[in-house]
Amino acid sequence: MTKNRKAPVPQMVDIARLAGVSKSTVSRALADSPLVNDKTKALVKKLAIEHNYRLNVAARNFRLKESLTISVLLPTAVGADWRLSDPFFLELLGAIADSVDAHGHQLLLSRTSPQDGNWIKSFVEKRNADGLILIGQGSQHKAINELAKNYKALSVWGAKLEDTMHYPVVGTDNELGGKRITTHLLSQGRRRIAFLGLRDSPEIMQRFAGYCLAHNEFDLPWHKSLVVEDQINPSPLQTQLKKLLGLKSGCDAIVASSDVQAMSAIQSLQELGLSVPRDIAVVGYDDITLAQYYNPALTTIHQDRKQAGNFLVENVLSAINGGETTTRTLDPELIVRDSA
Amino acid sequence: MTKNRKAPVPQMVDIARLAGVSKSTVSRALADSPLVNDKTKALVKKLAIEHNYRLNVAARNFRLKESLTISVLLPTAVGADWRLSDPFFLELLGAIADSVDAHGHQLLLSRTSPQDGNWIKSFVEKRNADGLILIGQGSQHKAINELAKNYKALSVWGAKLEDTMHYPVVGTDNELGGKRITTHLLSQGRRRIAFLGLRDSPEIMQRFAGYCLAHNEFDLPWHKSLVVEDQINPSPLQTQLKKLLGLKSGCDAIVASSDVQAMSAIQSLQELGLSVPRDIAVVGYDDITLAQYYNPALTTIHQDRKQAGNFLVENVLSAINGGETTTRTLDPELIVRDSA
DNA sequence: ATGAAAGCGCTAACAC
DNA sequence: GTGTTAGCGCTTTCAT
Repeated sequence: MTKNRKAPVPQMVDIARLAGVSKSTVSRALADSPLVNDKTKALVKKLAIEHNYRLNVAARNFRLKESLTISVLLPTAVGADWRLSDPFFLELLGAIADSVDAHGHQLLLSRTSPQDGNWIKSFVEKRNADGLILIGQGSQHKAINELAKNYKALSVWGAKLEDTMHYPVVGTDNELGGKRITTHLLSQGRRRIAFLGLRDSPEIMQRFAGYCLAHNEFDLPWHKSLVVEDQINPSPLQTQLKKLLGLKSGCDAIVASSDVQAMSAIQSLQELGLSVPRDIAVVGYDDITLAQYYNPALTTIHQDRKQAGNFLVENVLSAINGGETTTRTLDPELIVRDSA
Repeated sequence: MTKNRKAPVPQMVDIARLAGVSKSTVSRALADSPLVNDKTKALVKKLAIEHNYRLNVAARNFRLKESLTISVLLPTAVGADWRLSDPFFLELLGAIADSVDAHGHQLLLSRTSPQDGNWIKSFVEKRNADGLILIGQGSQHKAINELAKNYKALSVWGAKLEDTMHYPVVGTDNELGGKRITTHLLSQGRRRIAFLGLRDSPEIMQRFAGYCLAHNEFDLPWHKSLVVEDQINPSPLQTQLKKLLGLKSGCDAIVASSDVQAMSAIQSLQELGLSVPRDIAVVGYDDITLAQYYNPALTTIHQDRKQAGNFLVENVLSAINGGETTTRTLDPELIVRDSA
């Protein structure tokens, strides 16, 4: 590209000269300050457009010490390199992106290992965003909570914990979700219900609590042998499932901790020659878009991402402005389809 | 951290004072400039860490007129509000994020309507990123090409076009992909193969060309009545499929333009009482992670997102530095599973 | 090898 | 209402 000896990109001072006013007036006019005479304002704006003037955002941000940018930290899938953690997180990301955009901000995307509490902190300290949204607490509640004491512009998708929380959380009522879906299975006569995915995430723990609660309400015991700690990785899953099915009293239903896990389980079961839901019912969690297209269509718990995205963004933005912040618990809607 | 009534966050000048040197030396030391004495460098670094100094990135970016940030524009799904277009794009986004990160840059995420050529331009002019990655050309090749004449830091996922291209593209060989998958169906004896999704995207057009090519090689005609322009929206799909099946010679296979579309089609077919692949074979495109978990597991074309992500990022970064840029055509690997 | 000084382009007191 | 002026925190000549 050839270099012009003139200003390739006009600055405020250029517009000021053209309009016969000062830089400040241009700045004010462009920011729609009520201080400026309407006539001058109109003139300045016209000139700015005519000369294709663009505000130097970097300069503005530097001067104002704000970036109009929100960081979103997405957990990496266990083990693998992204591998698309899970469509649910990405659908949630989409909702967040829309909301951030609607509020006139930008979205900086980063990934992080779910373990890495320190990384979050060092990330914050770079302060190249005005606020931070964490998608999932993972096992990092303590670290996050500690950070939150000094850093307020924080908003987290995840579970509300008993512990004193220094940060606001948005999430569905996991206990209720776990209970609803288990109740659904129990009331269909399922009695040997396996619970998949007791990882160290608080969300799953709460769903498990709901699973127990449902059993209690039916005056039925739950069985430790039916509780399986699992990774998304399919080969161990297949093994685990075989173990479940090999139990003396067998297993007639499975509560998975995500739709992806449910799909993976269903496929394994079918490979083992079992029919879902006839031989064994399987329920998911999340209600990702693909859940309805699955075969059999997945019975699952819907997590409202649009609402979640809005709440998450409202929380950071409010915190950035020194305002209040609200922990929100969304309704875990049971979606009954064909898999259970 | 020492309690200071002064600046809560230390600046270069503070470190300079502590080290008994000047701002410039601190700046140089922290940037590992060979100009500074190793001893001073070590001292400065030590002090910086001790006092928890963080470079003010905004100031640096402003001064250097660079942001170390890459923008990624993701197309919004047709009609709906994101609805997470398609897991494939998000898996690709993940790969890009990893690569951007590996190169020490940040990733600014935005969405855009596939139609909106002007928006891309105005986005660029805000210049709050050093470069731009477009995920998909949509119908905007002309607009992009025009933009690319003046704006070099551009990298696009999509299709290589016959037209003179002013921007580098990374994508799989769509024609070959379309041909491979059609050939696979033909060599299995399928003769009435429908093609779904003739939207205005060049990628799909090229796959369609491959579809025709395959028929030619088998000395078979393809039928206009079997070419269906479709949206992802399920209800029209169902209608379209009925129409296909109602054709006097019927239809025994479907080439979908994405895995999501394939899944949606399979479900509709099953609702209509048809068995896949027995009655009708269905192939997808993309090989999203969920494709293998689907029932039946999807036969599809694999698009290597990791490679794609790397190439895309290498291209922008190179362009930013005034270097060369390479259009890359990836191999569309046929993955044979159970759906065809 | 180090320091002094000049801005990068903008906004916001503070004058008038 | 509008202009003047003083920086924001950093990098980088240019001098020493």
